[in-house]
Amino acid sequence: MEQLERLSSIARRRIIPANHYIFRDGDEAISFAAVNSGVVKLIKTTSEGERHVIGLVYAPEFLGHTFAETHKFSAAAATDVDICTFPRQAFNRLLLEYPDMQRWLFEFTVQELDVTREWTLMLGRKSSYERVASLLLIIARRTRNAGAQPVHENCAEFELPLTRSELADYLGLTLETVSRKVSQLKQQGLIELRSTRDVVVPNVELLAEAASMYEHRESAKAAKVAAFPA
Amino acid sequence: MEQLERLSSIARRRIIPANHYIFRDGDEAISFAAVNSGVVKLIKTTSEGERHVIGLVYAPEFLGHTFAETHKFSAAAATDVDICTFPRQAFNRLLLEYPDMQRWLFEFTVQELDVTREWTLMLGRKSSYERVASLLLIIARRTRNAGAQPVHENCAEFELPLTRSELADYLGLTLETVSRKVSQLKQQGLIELRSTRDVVVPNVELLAEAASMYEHRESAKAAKVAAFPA
DNA sequence: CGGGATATTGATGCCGTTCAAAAACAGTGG
DNA sequence: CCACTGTTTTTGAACGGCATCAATATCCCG
Repeated sequence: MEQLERLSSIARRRIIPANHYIFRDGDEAISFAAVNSGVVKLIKTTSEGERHVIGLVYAPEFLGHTFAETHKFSAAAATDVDICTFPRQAFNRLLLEYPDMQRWLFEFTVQELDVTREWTLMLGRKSSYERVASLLLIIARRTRNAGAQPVHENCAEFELPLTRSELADYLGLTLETVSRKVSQLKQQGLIELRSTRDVVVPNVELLAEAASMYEHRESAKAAKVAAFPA
Repeated sequence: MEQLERLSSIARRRIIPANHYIFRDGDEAISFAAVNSGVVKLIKTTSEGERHVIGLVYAPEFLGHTFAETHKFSAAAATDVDICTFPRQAFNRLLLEYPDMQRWLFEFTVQELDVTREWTLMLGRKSSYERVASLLLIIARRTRNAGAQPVHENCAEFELPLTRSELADYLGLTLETVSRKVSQLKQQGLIELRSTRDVVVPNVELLAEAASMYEHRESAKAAKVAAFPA
């Protein structure tokens, strides 16, 4: 349809090799990009100059800081990446012309907000073991969405797009702890390692349990939030 | 102007006493609400039935899960609250009519996403002491925005809208730890307590330092994110 | 003034960090 | 193909911060 034609007319396709930046914190914003294949890591540079992984974007997902003049974080290719970028100005003009598109993008952003809130919640509360399991689970699922594997299968195999150090950073742990917990998951049979980066999950259900189970600090710990019926 | 008239024509003003719910997780969405005065706490109910504080909304900020059919979290009045709610259907119709409004709301949501990401980053990395300091600092600043105090003053006073237990929950700590850290901040002169809920910050700058300082795990610990120039 | 919720403070233990060293891996050049 | 070097990962031992359990103190409101 018309919108898609207009969209593709301003799109610029780029192939970006692994470990190269797509854009950097503070760059003039490119507005928006669609990831066709590969995995992108989002990196935030704090005021002290440290770099921290704050997110992953899998194909066929989207990427970008709509409306902002400059990017608030960096994006780098975790694997070789194939993306379409849309120049900010032209893209914003399109959005004004097609409210449907803007609305769609809006809903997408709201969803992203939900996911981020969920992640925050989990970082604040789960043990290191559960966190590592959770991240592996999420990556497993998103890899499946990206194609390749049948979704209904109860097993999965994927390549980790991050180093142990980056995993640790993403999870708010140290790389040693991540390594230990991965080993622990392996020895409990919840995962297998073909190589350090190549993970096999024989039973996704079991991993999902490990991701949130463990009494640790359950219902007993939930803050009693005083509030009456509305 | 026209838009504002239309807006206020569908608005419903409500006064909600402290500790009453405004809406609950799963309720049919009210779409959007503007907080005129008071503080609202956002509460997420996890699958296991625990309630966790995930955010605060100060006047004159906004609140809502635009476009969603049902709310993904609950909102409760932390203090007496005066809000205007906008019924979802009517509000969404207005958004379609006035793209400017939708865009404005969009930008607002994007900003919220940024704030949430920032918060996540901080929860993953800061010590309990820094976290408590950070939260007090944020509350101090937002209270000032809410009116009352002059912004340029380097001191602040405010009432905590949350119990220690809720503070702890928000920060991913226990209420005992929060209590200890508050005491510690007090004995270091960074804050004073008129009562347990009434906080005075004699020097906001100093508190800000406490909120992010402390060698703990600084630059040395930042994951080395391998990435070449774009 | 009394009683229930909220907050402070103390003692102990565990999980994750820290420091350190060895092992696995990847790339390079002979 | 293999020795050589730098990087990533694993594993070990000791320390420390935060959680946990428990007791006391303070606040709030009828």
